[in-house]
Amino acid sequence: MERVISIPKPTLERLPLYYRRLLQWREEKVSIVSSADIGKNLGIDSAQVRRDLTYFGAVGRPGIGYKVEELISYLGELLGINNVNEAIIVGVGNLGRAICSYPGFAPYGLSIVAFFDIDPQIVGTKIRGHEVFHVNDLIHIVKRLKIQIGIITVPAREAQKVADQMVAGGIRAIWNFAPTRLHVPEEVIIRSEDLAVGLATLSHYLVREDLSERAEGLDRGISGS
Amino acid sequence: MERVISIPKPTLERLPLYYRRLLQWREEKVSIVSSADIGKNLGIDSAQVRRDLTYFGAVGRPGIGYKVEELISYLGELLGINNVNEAIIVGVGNLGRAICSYPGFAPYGLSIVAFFDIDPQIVGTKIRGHEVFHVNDLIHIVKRLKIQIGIITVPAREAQKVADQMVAGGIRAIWNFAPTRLHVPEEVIIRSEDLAVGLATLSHYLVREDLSERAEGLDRGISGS
DNA sequence: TAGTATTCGTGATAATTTTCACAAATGCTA
DNA sequence: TAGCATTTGTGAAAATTATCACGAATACTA
Ligand SMILES: NC(=O)c1ccc[n+]([C@@H]2O[C@H](COP(=O)([O-])OP(=O)(O)OC[C@H]3O[C@@H](n4cnc5c(N)ncnc54)[C@H](O)[C@@H]3O)[C@@H](O)[C@H]2O)c1
Ligand SMILES: NC(=O)c1ccc[n+]([C@@H]2O[C@H](COP(=O)([O-])OP(=O)(O)OC[C@H]3O[C@@H](n4cnc5c(N)ncnc54)[C@H](O)[C@@H]3O)[C@@H](O)[C@H]2O)c1
Repeated sequence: MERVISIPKPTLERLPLYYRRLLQWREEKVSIVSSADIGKNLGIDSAQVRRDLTYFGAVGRPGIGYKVEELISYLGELLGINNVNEAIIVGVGNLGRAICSYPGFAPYGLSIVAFFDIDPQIVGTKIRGHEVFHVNDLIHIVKRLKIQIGIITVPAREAQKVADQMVAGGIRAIWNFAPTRLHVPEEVIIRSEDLAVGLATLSHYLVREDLSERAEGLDRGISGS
Repeated sequence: MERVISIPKPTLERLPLYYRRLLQWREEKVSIVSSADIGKNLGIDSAQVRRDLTYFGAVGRPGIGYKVEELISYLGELLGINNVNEAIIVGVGNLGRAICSYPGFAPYGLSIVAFFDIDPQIVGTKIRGHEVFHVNDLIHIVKRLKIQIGIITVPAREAQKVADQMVAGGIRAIWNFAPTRLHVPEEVIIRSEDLAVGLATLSHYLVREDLSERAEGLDRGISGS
């Protein structure tokens, strides 16, 4: 249980932020950045940045910094986003449609290749040129296409049922937006996004007039300045 | 800088989860729960739950547990969601509309009372019976209504501009969905939701066939089982 | 070439968060 | 009332994460 050096969870949450900023720098033809540059840009301590980057192959040069291109490549590899990750989405409602139409996930390797719903009004319509299938066909299609990632954007009470179907189809990772805890076999990975958490913490900090103490976290956190 | 006992950040992220589950229990007429009940339901260690609950007034009774009603009340107070928090949203595109139409934030006190966009095709249309205003009117309206919370769902390159306007209007807390770092005065609270982080961590765990080691975090985390 | 200014990598330390484990409180039963 | 089963609250220990601080590596300049 202590065999391989794994990446600390907080680090793992920062890496995608580095990745995004690095893509920008590449656009801007910046080829070298220092840990201080990265840190200043993202509000993260530079020592933290260096530490984070040592958890995988990244090597910088003293006095110089890190090669943008190299970091992008390493990060892409580590995050599994150099190659395209095909996914399906279940629940083409308000949130589901927003996610489907969002181009911002493409740089992270996401490609949604099939869409499912249960509403007869929605099944059969087209999203980005693709037909929306009935959720009853989910298992079959997922198996045939060997999809590994499933996105759940159905109401909470339906989420477990959908997760079960995904698992039955062989899906290995679930990105869940329904505010409920899902039970899946141990080998299936779940990431739940719970936006209400963000809202509640925001409102908490607001209610404490007590401004003297506010957290500083950046990525997920609350911050002034 | 160490004056008041403040709530640890990880705890603060768990409290909304407790809150949601407690609302459910109340629905189901459950009046008492133990830390073990809460923990089992949310995949959190029961000692952790107890510890979390001690950070604010919550008091349980040995041998019995905690009163659901009481916890809800305490949590609602602490999270600032007992009273309604009025907010505005800027950017009524795909994500903005999804958020506006979502009823799931109401239990967390959110009430979106004004909608803004810049697109002439969108300005003047109605959302839930309310007219969408032009973003130029933002400062004025925010001041008049004394709004404290602003939600940003515009493209990243526009986000800073919008944030500046919010600040100028007197907004004290910003819930930001644009994938960019915002710079605001120190007294303004920012919470950024970055969905790409979730996607990237999911894909990272997927790429490590190395299943032997996966994290266990629940709320924001990755978990099997 | 020597001197200067950067910036990395990292051991050591500090701070934070989680988990353990147990005394004390409570209710139930006989 | 005594004994038993629960469950809380919390010190103390463990684990994790962040920060400090400095030697070594590198480029640049004169
Ligand atoms: N909209 C938001 O801003 C928001 C924010 C946070 C969380 N969420 C969560 O995301 C999920 C979706 O939210 P939404 O606003 O898009 O809801 P929605 O009602 O607009 O969409 C849900 C869609 O799922 C479909 N559906 C229902 N049961 C299904 C099933 N068994 N199989 C397949 N499809 C099914 C419905 O037909 C509908 O199209 C919910 O769990 C919600 O709590 C939404
Ligand atoms: N859609 C998603 O699933 C998703 C996921 C994660 C993050 N985001 C982020 O959320 C934001 C919105 O995404 P979206 O998909 O809704 O985009 P969108 O293009 O559908 O909507 C953006 C809206 O903002 C409006 N707008 C642009 N500039 C404005 C300004 N200066 N003032 C007021 N309104 C303005 C546009 O007219 C449009 O209606 C983006 O920053 C995006 O990166 C979206």
